[in-house]
Amino acid sequence: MSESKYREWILDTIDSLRSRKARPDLERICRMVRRRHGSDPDRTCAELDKLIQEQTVLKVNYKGSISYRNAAKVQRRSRKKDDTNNAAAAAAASAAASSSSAARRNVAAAEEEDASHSDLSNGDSALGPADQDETEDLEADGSTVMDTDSNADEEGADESRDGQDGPSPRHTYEDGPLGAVSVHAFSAPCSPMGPRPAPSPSPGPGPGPASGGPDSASAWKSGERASSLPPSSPRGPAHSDWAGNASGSPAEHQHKDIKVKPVVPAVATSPGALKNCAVKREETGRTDSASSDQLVPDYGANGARADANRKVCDGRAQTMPVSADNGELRLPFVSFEPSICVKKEKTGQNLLQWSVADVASYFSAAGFPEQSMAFRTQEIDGKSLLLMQRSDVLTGLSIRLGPALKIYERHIKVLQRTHFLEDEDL
DNA sequence: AATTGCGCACGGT
DNA sequence: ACCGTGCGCAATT
Repeated sequence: MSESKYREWILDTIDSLRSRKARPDLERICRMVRRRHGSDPDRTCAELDKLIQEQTVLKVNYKGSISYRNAAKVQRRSRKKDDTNNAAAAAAASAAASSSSAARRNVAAAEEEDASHSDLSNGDSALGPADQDETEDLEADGSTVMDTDSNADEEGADESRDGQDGPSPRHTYEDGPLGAVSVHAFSAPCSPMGPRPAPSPSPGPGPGPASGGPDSASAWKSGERASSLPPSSPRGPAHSDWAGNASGSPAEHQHKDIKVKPVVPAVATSPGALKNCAVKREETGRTDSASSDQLVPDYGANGARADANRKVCDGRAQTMPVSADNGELRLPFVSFEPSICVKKEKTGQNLLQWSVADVASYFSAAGFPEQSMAFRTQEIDGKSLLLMQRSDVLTGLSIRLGPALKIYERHIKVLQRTHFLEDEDL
């Protein structure tokens, strides 16, 4: 409970700062939350961290400093006509579908309390986050990507993603655009809450902000355990790819840099058991296309599990995030990850152990941050997930039909099937 | 002193 | 041209 309260406070604060035209950075957020609600900055920080992991809040590096965005208000930046069409089409489709099929109410219900914002409606408001790229190495793992589009909801993006199913998963990042970048830039920027009166988060905060340097980015968050975590995953080389990329062009570092790194948390699998399969990320090219903010990686509290997510699974796993492939639309977050796999191997067993937060994080990481809130609201944990039927997903969560169908067909069904198959084996 | 309001420059679409 | 962002500074509390 308190969590939702914090979510509201934080989101509200971010919105408030934005409307005031002040950068929603850690310091201001913590200060405002404390002022308005008396919350301890450290706690706010920790909660913010969680929100970032579940992608309710996006952490981006904009103009050289860290900013936070209300994910629900951000959407893909590119929406030009092209996009519009897609969106419209998607919307229409969903509408049609809903009406025809049984779930018409979904549409209406689509937004929840917060959702109201705008997602679709104002549509353009945000461009915030977008792509990824990165710099930091260590923690890179978390990213899977896509969130953006997903959260966008329209899923126009999805469409493109669908393509992936087929034969052309590879995305090219045509991004190329800018050159993007500067990368390391941010390491500096993030200053934890230093300024604020929060002297000691608690025990030994050792993490110090910039301790290592490498992960300084993550360091921002002080206190809590998380920050100190090493990047858990060992994929050193991997990100070096992008890093290389980025670093390669130091060109202009004036200040605007661009790139975003999706922070997707590791949520994909549940806490304990999964291990990563082979981690392979292909070369990543990051896509930085456009906008200027970049997501900054970080995982806080749960960071530990970060590694789990991307793995290429042996079998088929399902992929989802892909990005826009061939060029059609470039979404903000294009992922380089070809796919996320739902981990299959141990999923089954773990599923029973997933908490409500695990479920929400999973869907958030799978590209449905907004919808993940519905799972949280309905308190769906792993066991409940196994019991969910198609109709429950389509009509019981009050989420739009389009995402609901994808969530059910590509994730829930797969998870359930995997779980039960394994059960049989046993 | 801390907040809030907002003009304006920037950079992406 | 339009839009989101956020710096920098004035006004307000």
